Order: sequence, then structure tokens, then C-alpha cells
Amino acid sequence: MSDSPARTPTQSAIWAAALRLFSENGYAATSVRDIGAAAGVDPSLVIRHFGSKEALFLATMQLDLSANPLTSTPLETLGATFIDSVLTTDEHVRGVFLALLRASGSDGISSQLREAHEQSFVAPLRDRMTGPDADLRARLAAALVGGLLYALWVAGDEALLATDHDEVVRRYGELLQSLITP
Amino acid sequence: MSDSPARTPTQSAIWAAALRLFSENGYAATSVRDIGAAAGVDPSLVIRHFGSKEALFLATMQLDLSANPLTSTPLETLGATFIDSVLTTDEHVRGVFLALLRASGSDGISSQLREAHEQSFVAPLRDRMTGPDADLRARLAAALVGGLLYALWVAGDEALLATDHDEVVRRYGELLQSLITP
DNA sequence: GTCTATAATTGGATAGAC
DNA sequence: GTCTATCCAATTATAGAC
Repeated sequence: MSDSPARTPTQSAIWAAALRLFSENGYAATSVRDIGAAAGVDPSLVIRHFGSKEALFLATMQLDLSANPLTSTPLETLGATFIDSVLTTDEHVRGVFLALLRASGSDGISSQLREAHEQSFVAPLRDRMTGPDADLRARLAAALVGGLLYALWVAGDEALLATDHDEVVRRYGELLQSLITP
Repeated sequence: MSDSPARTPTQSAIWAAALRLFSENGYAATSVRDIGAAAGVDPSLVIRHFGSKEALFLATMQLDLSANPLTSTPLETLGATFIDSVLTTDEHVRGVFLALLRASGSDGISSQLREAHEQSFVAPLRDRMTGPDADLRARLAAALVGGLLYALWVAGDEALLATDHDEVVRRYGELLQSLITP
């Protein structure tokens, strides 16, 4: 998640309000008026500074988990570590992920989600892998990781949400590990 | 996917038009006017017969894959068979799944997606499993299956889409199998 | 840079004649 | 059951004064 490229206080306020409202309520349920009100700013300034609602959405909803300490963890425990890291991400990342997912009907937003998936899931996994089919294994591994977020956050599997954290890390991490070091 | 409970030809036409437009363009991008026009019917009848736009959406977007022949396949090859079955589902199921997913910000739609996940993924897998932790393994397996659909359809992993079908079935099915018969 | 006012469109839903 | 006409609310985006 990149920081606000705050030029003026007004732009910074709009940026912060949009980040919060979009991640809490999603794209459709957040109006330009709402953002202006939350920022204590006239709604017209929202468009004036960021061009359009979708442009502001794309500017704020940037999912970047590549700052993970995954590059320094031993390869043999990377599976469990990675699962643990995605399960302990703050509430904020969850909101951005869901907002992107649910607004992915639009072309621009869809491609941003694609990039986020590639940079946050596929790339960090593939970077640690070796072998001729490393790319394929990394993509299946990314699907596996994304599937956990889907089950917990989108499908809302409450039984899985209530399951002991370490148990999920152990079992699901083992599956991920078998793709990393087959 | 349940059939149209067609009473009158008008209701049937509305039902068919809504099913097509919602699954092609999603909830937000489909207006009641669009549905009426596609059905060759006055837009007001859409509301009159189905109560509201969301009620019509919930009535038509019913994902039901429980009719799979998975109950008859041998347990040892269930993993690959299940992965193969979700990869070969018709375009129609994909549209309904994505429409539900992207509209899952609403409470009613979210719970319908939860039910679909439970009945189409969790239940058929758990029904074939044994052991004290069968429920947890089934939920992790459902996450794994959903993750593949997420990667292909939501994140749009083109490299994975271009990968040989049998190769994905073999590798990813093997992971699923290790949850079914550990 | 900021605000007032409003354009221009679109949406869901309703009333009442036929 | 169906259609005409419309209400009412909400949206994004813009024009122009200050």
C-alpha cells in the first residue's frame, strides 16, 4: 500500500477519505459526495484533483504486499510462513483486496487486480523457486493462497474462520510447501 | 442452476433475460430497464413480478453444482476428477459465479454466495471424506478449489489459462487428493 | 485553489388506466 | 396481466464566480 503522494492538504485529505471509504464500503457504495464530505471538502474538488471516481479508486486501492519478509525466511518453511503472513495481514489489506475483487467488473480495475495478484502472490513465490516448471508451480501456489483468502473473506467460511490459526497454517502451509519444494 | 419456474410467458422471458444479462454484465451494470428491454417487456413488470432488482438477482443467480457425478467416482481419483470438473464447467457457471462474487458486498447476496460455496464445494467433498478432521480438510479443500477459480477467472492469470489442461488437473488435483486421502 | 450551483443522466420503484 | 407515464432520489461531472 503506497503512501499518499500528498501535495496539498486537500489532496491528502481526499486521498485518506477515499482510501478509508472504498476499503470499508466498496466502490459502488461509495459516492464522490461521501468522499468529499469525509474529507471536509467540496465534492467537486474530488473530481478536479483526481479526474474521475475510477481514477481515484485506482490511485488509492493499491495492494502491495511485496514488502514481506518472505525473502529472508528459509525455503523449507516458506509455505507455513507465507500462509501465516497472509492470515495476519491487517484489516486494511482485507478491505483493499475485497474492494478490488468486487469492482473487478471494470476493465481498468480488473487489470489492477491482475497486477496485484502477480506482484503480491506469484512473483514472491516464483522468486524463491527453482526448476523448469517454477513458473507453473508459482502460479498454482498463488491460486492456493488466493483460495484461502477467497474462502475466508469472500465465501465467508465461518467454521474455517473459527479454526485454530496454527492448525490452518500447518495444514494449508504444508500444501503450499509441496509446491515450493516438491 | 435451477430452471425457470415459468408461470406465465412474461415471467419466463424476464427470468431468462435477467439470467443472461446478470451473468454477462454483472449486477451493477444491469438495469431493470435493460432486463425489460431484453425480455421484450415493460420495465415496470420486472419489479411487479419479482419485487425488486435484488430479489430477481437472487432468484436467477443460483449456483448449484451438486449434480456432479462426483459421488460415483473412486475416492482415489476424486482430486483430479473434481479439478477437471470445475475446469470444464460451461461458460454459464462462470458468469453466475463471477456475478455473485462481485455483488457480494450486499448482505443478501453475500449469504447466497456462502451457501453456494458450502453446497457446491464443501459439502460434496466432505461427504466423501472420513476421519475426525474431515470437516476441516473439506473446508481447506474447498478453499483450494475456489482458489483455482479465483486465479483463472478473477485474477485472470493468463499464463495459467494457457497452461495445458491436463497438466493443471494432474498437479493441482494431486494437492486436492492429499487432503481427501491424506 | 476553492466553492456554489447546476447540468445531464440514470437509477429503482409506483400509480392508475386499460 | 399489461402498459403509459412519471415520481423521486441519486449519481458523476462541469461551468464559472471568488
